[in-house]
Amino acid sequence: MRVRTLHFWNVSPQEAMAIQLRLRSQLRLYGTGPFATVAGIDVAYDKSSKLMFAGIVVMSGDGLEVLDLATATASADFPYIPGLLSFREIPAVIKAWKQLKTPADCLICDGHGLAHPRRFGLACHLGLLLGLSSIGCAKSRLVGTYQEPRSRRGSVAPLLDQGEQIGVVLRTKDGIAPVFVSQGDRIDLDAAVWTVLATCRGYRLPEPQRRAHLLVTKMRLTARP
DNA sequence: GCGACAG
DNA sequence: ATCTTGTCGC
Repeated sequence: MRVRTLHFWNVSPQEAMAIQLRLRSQLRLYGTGPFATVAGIDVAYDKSSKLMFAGIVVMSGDGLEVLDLATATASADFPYIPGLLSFREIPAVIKAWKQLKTPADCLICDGHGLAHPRRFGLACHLGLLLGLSSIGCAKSRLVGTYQEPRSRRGSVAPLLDQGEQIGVVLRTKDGIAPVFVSQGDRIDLDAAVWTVLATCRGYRLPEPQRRAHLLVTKMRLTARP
């Protein structure tokens, strides 16, 4: 797995903000066709230490079979600051990514992409660093306003901010809380929404993301004294 | 000053 | 994110 060598994760919150603005101009955001493989990522934390666990699950785009998976443990040094989540979670995610044997064509991230104060959330950061299409699929809002989408699976409502659409609020399951989908890198909103809906299997979250969550949750309970 | 605030 | 039991619903 090839990773762009950008090693600026040991910076202050102020520097982090400047870095996001600089990298923002490097976004591709062009539409990409169907993906052969889709990966889901998630990170869990240990409450009694600074340990954090990252997990990635790669699944086939058609049959949604698990093709590969990787995990990594790291120290959460950067604090959690709304808008700067990337700087906290990416080190662990990259570490897990390097363990993968099977390449992924698309990455579904547990957080926002374009739907970010500086239009550069976790999904954008990861897509740019790993050089692949990425989608932001968050469980709650960071910025923007929206109307509640209708209760049927597939219903959408635009997520607006500063007079522009930054993503969509998507119902992935009937009567269940919607998710917030936005472009990461190398993908357009329609493809992002389509990919999320296509990878959901009866649950609120896309299967790759859901499995990555289960994976890191077990790590948190397992890898403790 | 007050409220909001991905995970 | 994490701390937590039972409980309502499919």
